[in-house]
Amino acid sequence: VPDKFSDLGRRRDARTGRIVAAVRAIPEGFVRTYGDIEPGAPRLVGRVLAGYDGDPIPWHRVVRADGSVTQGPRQLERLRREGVPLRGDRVDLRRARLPPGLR
DNA sequence: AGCGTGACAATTA
DNA sequence: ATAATTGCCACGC
Repeated sequence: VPDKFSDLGRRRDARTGRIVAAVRAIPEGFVRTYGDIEPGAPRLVGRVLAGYDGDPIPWHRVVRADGSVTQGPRQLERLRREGVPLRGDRVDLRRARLPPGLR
């Protein structure tokens, strides 16, 4: 009988923890994509960030796989301020994207 | 259980 | 380069 420590529950928490940690680890001036952070469940990353209320993390360094951003001008401005290379309204992933495998 | 929705993505045309 | 399609995980009604 599954209780609150069921495999499913633990797995979800572990994933959430990984995601937050991964985002926090993105250095200034660089970005990672939703898919790079959690392959197979990119939407979960957005979900976690949307509902995250803990210590501040650099959420603006997470962008879509094509370099476009999800949070509009606010996010673009934050990225610009820390020197992330942009091409129009998108991040130049060839220069700013961290190696995908990195954990 | 079924369906819609969302800070996504790879494939195909 | 844009658009439609399909797949994905988790929620909420």
